[in-house]
Amino acid sequence: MRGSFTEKVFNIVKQIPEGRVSAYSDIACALSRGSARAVGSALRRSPGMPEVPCHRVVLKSGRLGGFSGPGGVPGKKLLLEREGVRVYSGRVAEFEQIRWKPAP
DNA sequence: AGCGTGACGAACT
DNA sequence: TAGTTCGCCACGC
Repeated sequence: MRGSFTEKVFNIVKQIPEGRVSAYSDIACALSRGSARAVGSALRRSPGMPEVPCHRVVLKSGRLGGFSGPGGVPGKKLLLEREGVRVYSGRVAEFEQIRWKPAP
């Protein structure tokens, strides 16, 4: 069993709809606890797809950030594009519009 | 029980 | 504009 913080992060990430993305800081904020960095640490240890669609979590700036899963960051980009999320120059196109925020 | 390590973010040089 | 520094905080050793 992982720490409860990590479990909560997974729980939220699972709720991100296909074709939408969220930011590390958004998740940390929704939990009223931790930090974007802590969320990153949690996702790094996540089981990955299809259990947890961790590729839908990006930097607040709209840039991809990191990815430890198969294919590394390029793999993350492919997964997003496959869902209809356009990625341009390492950035999510129209990020603010497809940005999904977790329920408080 | 303490220390080092990041899939962050913002400020600073 | 690019590279560095600092604050952040859960987790593994």
